[in-house]
Amino acid sequence: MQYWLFKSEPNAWSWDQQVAKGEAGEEWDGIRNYQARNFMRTMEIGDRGFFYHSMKEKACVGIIEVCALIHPDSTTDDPRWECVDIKAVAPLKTPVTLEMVKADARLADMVLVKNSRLSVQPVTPDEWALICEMGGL
DNA sequence: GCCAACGTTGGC
DNA sequence: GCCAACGTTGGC
Repeated sequence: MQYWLFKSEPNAWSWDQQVAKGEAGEEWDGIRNYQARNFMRTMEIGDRGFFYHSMKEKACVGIIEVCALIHPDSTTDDPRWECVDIKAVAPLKTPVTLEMVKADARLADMVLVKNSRLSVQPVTPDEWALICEMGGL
């Protein structure tokens, strides 16, 4: 069981849209980055991740679960690009902002801080527990 | 809206 | 195989 962070610009795909998909979940499509794709290849059913809103909001807003293994990205014919499906599990009671993450020395090594451009990234169990706590879960 | 950081592309 | 040019992302 691994933990992840999925980043999305709310204008393109928001937490509310993800929640609206319910149990069926939705493809995490549109990833055009090898590093991000390679992480998705290692994901397993039941892995959990934070749903992060980039740009204006810059905060983790909810928790998702991987509900389909890596498969071709239906939004392109290019066989290089694949994706998993994720479904919303629960919102964070309090969104955990990038500011809060940066303010906590224990989270200074998060990929979110070190490589802000990576749209799918791993989260350590310690980071996971801390952010859940900060988020009121 | 700007710009730094990063990844990808393509010419050599 | 290197590296310059370019495009994109995302924080500020």
